[in-house]
Amino acid sequence: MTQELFAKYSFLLDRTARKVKQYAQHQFKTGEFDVTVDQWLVLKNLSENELLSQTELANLVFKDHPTLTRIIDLLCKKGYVERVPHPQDRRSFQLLLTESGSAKVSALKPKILEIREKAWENLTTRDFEEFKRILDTIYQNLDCQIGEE
Amino acid sequence: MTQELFAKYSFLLDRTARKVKQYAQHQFKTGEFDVTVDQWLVLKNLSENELLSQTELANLVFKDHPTLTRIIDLLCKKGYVERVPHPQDRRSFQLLLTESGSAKVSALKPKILEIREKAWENLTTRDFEEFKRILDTIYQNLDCQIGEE
DNA sequence: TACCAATAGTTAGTATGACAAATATAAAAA
DNA sequence: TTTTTATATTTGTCATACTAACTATTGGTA
Repeated sequence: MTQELFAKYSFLLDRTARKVKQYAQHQFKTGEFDVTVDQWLVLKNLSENELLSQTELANLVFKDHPTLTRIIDLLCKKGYVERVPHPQDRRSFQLLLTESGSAKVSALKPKILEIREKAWENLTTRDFEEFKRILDTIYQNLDCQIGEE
Repeated sequence: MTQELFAKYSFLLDRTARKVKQYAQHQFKTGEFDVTVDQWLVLKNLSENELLSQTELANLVFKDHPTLTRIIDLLCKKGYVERVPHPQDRRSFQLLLTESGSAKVSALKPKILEIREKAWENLTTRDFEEFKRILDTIYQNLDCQIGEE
């Protein structure tokens, strides 16, 4: 039975995901990027889609609402993002990159692509396709299962 | 240039790793396992290697020392693990599973293998080999890079 | 012996992640 | 119109991750 073997995927996955984040975070720090890896993900998505609500953004980046609230708090404090009251719905905000935020995204984008490339040394486009297929399959297998007992 | 494409691996990886942990944690909670996913990883490794020091265990599970200190604190509080003073080195401890800890490992092991299988539906042994190869390559590419600027 | 660098572990601070519960507002139903 | 239900966001709590700094101890060396 290969049950035991398969069971290791969770360990390998977790270990590698942490390493990837750790490596990037270290480069971010060395380069004085002034944002964390997760804050960058949020900034990048805001630069590609303006006037999102927090809920819309949360769905894009796959983070839950409390986490996103806190990340946005920090980005606002740093002056990269603003919460603009939604004109029709007083419960929600429209998120806006400030000038400083836009400048930050432009400045960091190429550097971050370069950092991200490092992990992919010795791997091919085909590897990427396989990797993506497997990750997506795992995600699908586990998604929406919570709630049915 | 496929740079932008490759850059997505970090997002996919992080997203999937979180989903895997979240799914398992939910099952742990439903089954009243009384441990978290990370606590389980530590317990399992202790059951396979007794009398480890915290440093040795940290290397096995790829967690840093402060994180491990806290996980072990919690496992001690729950009565599953004991810190025994090292006979030759008063700085360090030997970690020991209690009877209750051993019983917990035996009880949970089969249930957790079952939970872990869910993610692997629609995927093959060959997929697993590919997956492992790619994850390990990424890990190697980024390991030991921290420190050289 | 006295100093000093290395090692084992802990503590503190900040960020993220998950979950539950609370608040405010909006929309639907009675 | 009042009540109910749903939605958007925030707050609180606990666990994990990473960094830096700290304590205690060990081992080497002058």
